[in-house]
Amino acid sequence: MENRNKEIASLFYRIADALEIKGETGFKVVAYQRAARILEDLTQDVAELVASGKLADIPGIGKGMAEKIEEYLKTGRIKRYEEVMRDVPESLLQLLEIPGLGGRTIHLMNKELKVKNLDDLKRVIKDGSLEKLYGMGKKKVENIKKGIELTEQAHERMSICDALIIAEEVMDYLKEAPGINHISPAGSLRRMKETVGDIDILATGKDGPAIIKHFVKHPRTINILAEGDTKGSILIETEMGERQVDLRIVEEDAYGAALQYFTGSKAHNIKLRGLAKDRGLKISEYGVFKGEKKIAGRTEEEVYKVFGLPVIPPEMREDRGEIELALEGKLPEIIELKDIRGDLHVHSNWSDGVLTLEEIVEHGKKMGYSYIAVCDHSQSAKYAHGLTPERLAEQIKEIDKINARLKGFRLLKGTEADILADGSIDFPESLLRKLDLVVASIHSGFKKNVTERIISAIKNPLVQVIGHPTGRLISGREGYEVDIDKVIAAAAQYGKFLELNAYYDRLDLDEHNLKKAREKGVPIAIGTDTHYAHGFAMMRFGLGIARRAWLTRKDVINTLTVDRLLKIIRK
DNA sequence: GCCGTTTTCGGCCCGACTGTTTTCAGTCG
Repeated sequence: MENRNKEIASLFYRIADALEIKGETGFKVVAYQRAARILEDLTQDVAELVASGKLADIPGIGKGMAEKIEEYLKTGRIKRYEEVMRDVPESLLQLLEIPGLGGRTIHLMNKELKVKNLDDLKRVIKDGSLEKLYGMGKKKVENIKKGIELTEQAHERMSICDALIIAEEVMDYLKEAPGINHISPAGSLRRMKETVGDIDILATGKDGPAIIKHFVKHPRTINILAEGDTKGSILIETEMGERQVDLRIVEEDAYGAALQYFTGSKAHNIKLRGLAKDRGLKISEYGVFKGEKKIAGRTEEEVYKVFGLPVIPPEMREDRGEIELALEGKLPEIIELKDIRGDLHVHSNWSDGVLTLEEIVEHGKKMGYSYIAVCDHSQSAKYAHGLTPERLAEQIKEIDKINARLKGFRLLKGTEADILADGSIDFPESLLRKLDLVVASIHSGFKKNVTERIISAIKNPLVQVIGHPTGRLISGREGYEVDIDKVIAAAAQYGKFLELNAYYDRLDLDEHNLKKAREKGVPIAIGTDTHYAHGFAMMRFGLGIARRAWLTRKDVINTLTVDRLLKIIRK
């Protein structure tokens, strides 16, 4: 059902693009984009909102949008969409993806030169006719040419994991820059989005040009894209491919305003600036101004305080209602890394991990945890050296022995057991009963009755957690054919937990589904699914996504003490 | 197209940069 929300959203995005090319006022374009984003963020089926008459209550959805949504639900089409698409062929919309090329220019060259697609565009560049158009010139055409090249070798968005590794390495390097003071990541990286386009870093220091000079000399720079007094941009070589890193230097007394501004999101900033306008103020990356007078800017705290707001966590800054709630003093206190007392999904060298049980204990202590659930694969997962029932029984004994020696830390006896083709669990019940935590996951048959199989696992009284419930991989696997809304509803009904798998390529449930789960009161178990020593640190990606979904301590079971946790599980 | 205890019409976020201009338009983040 969620699909219909997405279908309408994508139609609205396309109407926005088409209107941009038709030369409509920017405000209409923005209105469609805003409505599209609202539909994407909606956790309810839009049809329910129509049925309850609440659709037009949503800020940003007015009469016009509501009518179009209802029209689509009724007829499967939107007349306005078909209307605009008659004038703007699909191939023209794609030209908007070329950086440096916007709606006005596309409109102009479509009208004057009959450009309808990328090939046409290349032709009019070559034959010089584009250059002769009013307002165009040699340099503009050159810029568009570069834009086309950039699109053709387009860099994919990188994982949050890659982005953080690169950002930290570059920030470490920047600490040696002359006179540098504050350094922070900004942009979608700071907001902990699951993927990141460019890496944005913000810093303060007396001598901007010298810092930029140092920056562009990064040992792995392969191309300097910009080198100004306050802004530098480089392409660096990494194990993960070429990546772009942008650095901006600002004055100390504008650091907070700049950090706020460059962290975004754009929608969040627009809302905040609307607030400023209402109060006769002006907010920019340089500060908050009352007339000519600067009244805030040194810290983010200062900036938000002007509006009577607490500092809104970067992960919440998406204009999903956070500003309105903060204004009422009702901003939820979202979960923090220090709230996490344990990792609920770790593999050892008994199956396909590399760490011994003792090593897992050591790493857990280093992370400051008081427990870790060892969840090795089950017998059907042959590719992963899944444990036979005998081996699992042995592992249980081993863990008991280790725990007997430990104080203040505990290994939980767990499994990540396969959900088999018939929905049953891959170990005999007598064995499952001896475990502290049973995580049940789909590892085969991604298209075979997945929803039914997961729900029968949920109904199984010996199962507590469903592992990576959608099976998606960010780097390129769609996930199972599963009706996740039904899974969430079943988990709510049977009092089971759903996993937030913190492995950077999974992050499953994702922020959208986590939000749904939260609204239905389904508790979340965060596990890194790590097989290696360095993987324990991925907990912070899980936390980032959890925070983006506004989860609080109460929503996440690994904030509990081990006694509370086991008590709840046994219930 | 959306929105309103200063408005149902006339606003709608801000500034940098670039290139084309002779006072500004387009694009971007």
